[in-house]
Amino acid sequence: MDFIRQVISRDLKTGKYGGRVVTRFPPEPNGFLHIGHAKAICLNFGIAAEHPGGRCHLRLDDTNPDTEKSEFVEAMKEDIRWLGYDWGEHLYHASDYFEALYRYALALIDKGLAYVDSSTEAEIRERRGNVTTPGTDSPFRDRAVKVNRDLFERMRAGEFPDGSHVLRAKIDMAHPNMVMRDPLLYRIRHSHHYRQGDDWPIYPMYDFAHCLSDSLERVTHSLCTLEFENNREIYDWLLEHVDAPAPRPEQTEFAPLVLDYVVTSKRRLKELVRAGRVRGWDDPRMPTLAGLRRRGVTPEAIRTLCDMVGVARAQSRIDAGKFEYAVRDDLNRRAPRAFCVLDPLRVVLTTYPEGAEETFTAPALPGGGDGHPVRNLPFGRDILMEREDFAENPPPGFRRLVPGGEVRLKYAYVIRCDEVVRDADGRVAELRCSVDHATRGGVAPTGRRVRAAVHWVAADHAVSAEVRLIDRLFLEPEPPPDDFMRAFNPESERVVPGALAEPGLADAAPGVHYQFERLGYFFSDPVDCVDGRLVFNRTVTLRDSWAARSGGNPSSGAAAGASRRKVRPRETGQPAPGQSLHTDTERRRFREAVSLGATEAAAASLARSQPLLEIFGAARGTYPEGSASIAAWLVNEITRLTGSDPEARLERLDPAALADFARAVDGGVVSHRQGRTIIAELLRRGGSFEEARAGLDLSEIADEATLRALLEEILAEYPDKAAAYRNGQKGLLGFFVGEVMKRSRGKADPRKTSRIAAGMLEG
RNA sequence: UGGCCCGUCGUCUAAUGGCAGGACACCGGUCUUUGGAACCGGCGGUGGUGGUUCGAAUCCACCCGGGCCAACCA
Repeated sequence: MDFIRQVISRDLKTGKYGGRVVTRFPPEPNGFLHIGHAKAICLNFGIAAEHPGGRCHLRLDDTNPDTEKSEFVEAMKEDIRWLGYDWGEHLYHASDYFEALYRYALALIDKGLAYVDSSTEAEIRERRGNVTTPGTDSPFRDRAVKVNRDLFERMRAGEFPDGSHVLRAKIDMAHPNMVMRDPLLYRIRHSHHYRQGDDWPIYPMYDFAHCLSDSLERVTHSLCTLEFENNREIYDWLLEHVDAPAPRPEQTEFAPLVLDYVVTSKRRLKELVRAGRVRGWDDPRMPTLAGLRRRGVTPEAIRTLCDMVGVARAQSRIDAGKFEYAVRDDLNRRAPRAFCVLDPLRVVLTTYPEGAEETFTAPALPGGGDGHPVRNLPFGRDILMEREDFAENPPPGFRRLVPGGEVRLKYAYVIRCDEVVRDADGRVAELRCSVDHATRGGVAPTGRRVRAAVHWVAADHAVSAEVRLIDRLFLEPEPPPDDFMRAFNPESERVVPGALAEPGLADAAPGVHYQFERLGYFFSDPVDCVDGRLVFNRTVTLRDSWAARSGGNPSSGAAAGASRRKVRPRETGQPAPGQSLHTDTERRRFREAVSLGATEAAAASLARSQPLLEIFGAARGTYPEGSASIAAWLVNEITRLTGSDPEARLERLDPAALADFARAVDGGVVSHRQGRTIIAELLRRGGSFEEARAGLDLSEIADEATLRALLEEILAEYPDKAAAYRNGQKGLLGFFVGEVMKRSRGKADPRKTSRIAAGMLEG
């Protein structure tokens, strides 16, 4: 289960949202949905579907009137439905909330938490500072509430021109998170909105509109990609300060889907369309859902890919092979097979009677026996085969037709190449072959071994088709961001105008999948395959270990890969603990801590933290011999607890209690394991060591016979593991100790258990 | 140079202090009327150094590497 689903099941268990699971997919309708969006769609709609009563809203995030269009909205709906998801009645638009949003803004102004800034755009930018230097306050920052309210109402009334004022949150111009430096909430824009018309001269910004839209829709889990991490702080700030109803939605970020050899930024996709490198948003080469659909990629394949990719926070790139696998895996099951010759070479069967004809049948899908659909393959004296399947000077390992050699015309006959006929230019024009009549139906008599079977069509019955060989759009796995066009693959589409296919394809409907045997999966183009014209897009090639070996096919997964290598950090000398301290103060504290008895490793950590250092000093005052131990507990366990347990507070820890605690642990009065329980309690509730110790269940199983019995039981249950341990897999000791810990609910003495277990296993 | 986030086989991802596992890719084999598919097997990993612990991928510290943030875009 991925980390987001874990968060959701935890919330379900604690009842945080009363058992509700509401997600949302919030695209901005200013372009087409692409493969990267598919991950977010599968995640959000997938999660909703997994929970009874779960919902996923489709919300068009239409707060920028200058770029958004209803055509995009319609395309998005179509793409989401095509992917297999349904928002039911939960179709929303951020623009429907404009009135509510406006009221929230007014409320913020009234609380003195928002102001109208009348600076110019350049001034605002200037005063924002940059990542290393703090910003400066706007001269308009301290306008009276009354003035702000008046100005903002007049902004809404349309009294001011574009750019003359903005509404900003009043937070902190020196905030280390740039997003929090008085973010803009509203701007003036006298633009026509595709849904709201000319009702609004002001438009909310993303940060303002997004969290409030989530809240208004009572969304529980607001999932977005990693680049919005910095925005989570303003998301929470706004919901808190407008007193949004609790429980409030919570934003969680995950890594976006990034595919090798693909670009997905809207800017770049738009540029490809604009520059005419592709024929449109739905060009089969495009990574848009519309493009993938037209190319023949199925929704199932995309969903499989998303499953394979998973959901995590680590930045990742998906290699093209994984995408191709998902596509082939689905198409292999469903695509009927057909013969289609891309580059025909004429073959005259000299021993086949002139004018004779017969028809062979072949399975439409592999593995079919009786009762499975078949196709008819007419056969005659003139045959066309793939030029590539013949080689006069075969490279080593070539298994197909060579002069004097044999090949099987799949489902028909084995033929032998007797003569190579050339044209005036010396190019192979025709092969003259003899037919082995004993191999009728393609079945070789026992003992005959014909290595290769090739596809073919009968010259008199072939139908002509246009085949578009789609390849990857870019030549580099990661097109350079500054100049991505440089990596454009000029051969991303190769058109074969005169391919010849088996006659069964003559009336192929648009939008149907085929496997052209030995070539790949193809899809009759849903747009161009009309009026008796046959047009096929190559969805993906077949895996081809021969092409991979001979380096022939750039788009096969086998030939790809091996390009990107992670840069391993250079080995450098490691600084000694005290060496990494940067200020004189820290160095002084380090020396002090060391002189007081802390180890160097612990002292380096103490030196960086004033509060830790203080407690260390105070605690060791009453127990000087325990300095090293006190320092170690502070640096390791206590730092861990204060960082992970929100109830654990360093201030609650009484130095005297810490000293008593350390003395008890060092003296063996309490074990290390018990110590961890006690120290957690001291951080949570404070008090003395004895109080904490008395109030906790610290019972321990240290009785040898009990532990031994427990181990007997486990050893009997896992004889294979015990044997593996004796065979040298010493890491298994941890497994046995772990089992004892589990079964004793953490009460067993691990040190003793470990010793006994080792003894029993060796014995 | 500030803040935040992230480092596990070539790639993606599990292991929530207790057996480093799966998928894709790759290599080999079986089978085969697709150099396909299926099946079987193999290769291969915790960025580094210290520390805490009976036990560390997991906790602590530092180092190294990567990403995001300075639109009146989202």
